[in-house]
Amino acid sequence: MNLRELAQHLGLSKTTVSRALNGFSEVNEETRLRVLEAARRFNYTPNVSAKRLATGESGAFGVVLPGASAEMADPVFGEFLAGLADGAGRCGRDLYVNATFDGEEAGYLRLARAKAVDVMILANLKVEDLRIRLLSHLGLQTVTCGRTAGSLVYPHLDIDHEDGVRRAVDLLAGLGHRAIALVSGPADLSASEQRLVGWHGALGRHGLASEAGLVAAGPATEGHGYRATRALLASPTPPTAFVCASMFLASGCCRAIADCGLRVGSDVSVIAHDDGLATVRPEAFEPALTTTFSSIRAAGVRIGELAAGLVEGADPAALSEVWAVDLIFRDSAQAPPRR
Amino acid sequence: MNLRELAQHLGLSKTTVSRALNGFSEVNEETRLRVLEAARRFNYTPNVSAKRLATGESGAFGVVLPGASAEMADPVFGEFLAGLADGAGRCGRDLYVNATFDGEEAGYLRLARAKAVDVMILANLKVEDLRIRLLSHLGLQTVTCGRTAGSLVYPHLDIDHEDGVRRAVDLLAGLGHRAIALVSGPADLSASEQRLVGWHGALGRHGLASEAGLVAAGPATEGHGYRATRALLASPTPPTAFVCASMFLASGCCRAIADCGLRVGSDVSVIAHDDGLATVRPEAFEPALTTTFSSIRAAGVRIGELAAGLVEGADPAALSEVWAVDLIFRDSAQAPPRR
DNA sequence: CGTATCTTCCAAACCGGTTCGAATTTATTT
DNA sequence: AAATAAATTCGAACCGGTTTGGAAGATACG
Repeated sequence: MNLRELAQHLGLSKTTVSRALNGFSEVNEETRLRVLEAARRFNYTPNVSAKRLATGESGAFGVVLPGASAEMADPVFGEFLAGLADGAGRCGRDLYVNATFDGEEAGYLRLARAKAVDVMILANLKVEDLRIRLLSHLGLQTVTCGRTAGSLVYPHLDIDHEDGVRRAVDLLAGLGHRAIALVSGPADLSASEQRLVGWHGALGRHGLASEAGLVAAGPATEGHGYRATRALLASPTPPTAFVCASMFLASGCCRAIADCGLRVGSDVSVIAHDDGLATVRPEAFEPALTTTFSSIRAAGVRIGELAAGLVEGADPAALSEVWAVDLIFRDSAQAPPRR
Repeated sequence: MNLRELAQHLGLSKTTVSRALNGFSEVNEETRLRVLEAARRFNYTPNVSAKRLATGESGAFGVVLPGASAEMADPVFGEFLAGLADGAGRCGRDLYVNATFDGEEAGYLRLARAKAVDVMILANLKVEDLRIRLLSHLGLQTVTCGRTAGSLVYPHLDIDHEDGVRRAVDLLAGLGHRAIALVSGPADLSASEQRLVGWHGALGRHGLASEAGLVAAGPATEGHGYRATRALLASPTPPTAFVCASMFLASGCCRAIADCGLRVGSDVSVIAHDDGLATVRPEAFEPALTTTFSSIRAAGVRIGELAAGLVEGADPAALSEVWAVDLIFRDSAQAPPRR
């Protein structure tokens, strides 16, 4: 059932039917009801391809996965995507996911030139993220999850990583810890840089050392968390507390602590950032993990809404948000043992 | 730059240019080269919306995420999706992801009626999966990740869960274990049912008991793995070996074993199914986990290719695959302690 | 009653591709 | 040399919507 057939059934023109369905004012209310009723009865849904061609809008938001890299292997990214799809769905849009095997850049070029999406979504921002420049050069509107320090303005949503780490360090320092390590994600990520800034600042304010030796950046995996923690604990003056950038890092961190014959909480404190994944809950740790919390899924939902706003002509400059994180106190953060 | 402009530049008709680009035989080779060269020079990429409208093909595969449920919260599903996007990309297709908040069924209806996708992809098949019927009723081609026991034929790719569990049990029984528990995912999943069948069969062949009390189905999370294992270990005759359906379940399982003052491997054996997620590696466990392995990402890639084949007219009946799993022996499976 | 203003509807053009049927040119056969 | 076949190319229709520019009829106003 297409528009022409529907119009014929009703004895109306395509124009009138189209307008009735899209809520234009110049159509008789009685006619409109008749049209809506018929559309429902015949299960009429406009062909998206035709609609897109006519309007120039694609009705979808784009996500490009770098083919080689295992970005989606990252469960946090997967969860973000779920939220994004959800948020987009609520605004009547869909997600257009492209995985390019000939380079991420090629993916953006293709989607832009083919006019396949209205807005591009970028996540996992790098400290120096070339993609932003590329997209603005291609004239493609963009919303990012995360933000860079540069002067470029673009719609984004980020969480306050810096403040999260700062508050975690404040808590640990208040408990009496003097050597607080940072087990972080990839160093080239903007979020990692922000954490580092928060860590440096907070330690400085407490008059504590913040040597580079206390920071271990690497992939956000259990394995890296384990190896980094083992290495840090093996130093002559091992840290008594660890701040981890993700639950997976924290998982490895706790395993390393146990392997060294120490107990999380009473011997070594751990605070992790929790993105709210269902598979790895802080309460499931023994002892339960103290966390900084912010739902990555909710962030995805919101970004979908922001992107929809952008399409509908909202002011891009007024479309950014930075979310505060919650510090949730549990048993893995305690005063360091006296000696 | 669109087709008409490109044709004008070349002094050719739209028809010829279109045909040259799409590899039709009835265009002079010299002309074709001229066209291809010009297309490259002007960065011409066909407008996808127009192409879709004209061909009736959408060039995309559909995935519907149940809005309320947290399916993508499942990292395994995320990884599958990454592979799927990859495989689709290699065949020149994209993924169209729809998250419906008014029910999963509505999502399928919408995508089908709007002709938004060429093939629908279904994952996490249920024992009785109504979606297959719905989609075949809607006339939408479908490829599934997983298969049901019923008589319906549809293109699918599945891994041999039954054989995986069977081989795991064989190994454990061979080592001398007499009480082998199964820590499984949601009971309504077809994969869980297959595992159960494999477990029952293998135990029976070894003359061992397979009471319902030795099976714990539930969400595939660390938490369920932990609770289930604790409960099983607390029984009067605790199992000496656990077969886990996922790495997350195994993670909780190992934690529970440690919490009971036992050691994985020497006291209690554990075998898990590994989908190949980068964040949770079996080597990272202490001791390293014995696993049945099959890359869910590779499965996603292949399903993308199968779906492309379906669009190109391959015989649906000949488009199914069941992959064998690898049994990878590591230290978590050992002979039970003598007593 | 003639004219201006609304309201309501429509025919036709357009979005940017694909494809059918026919026309033109070139090669082959008789 | 005429007839036939093959190789190229093109004009026009089509996919299914949206949108522009009127047109017809109803209502209001002077």
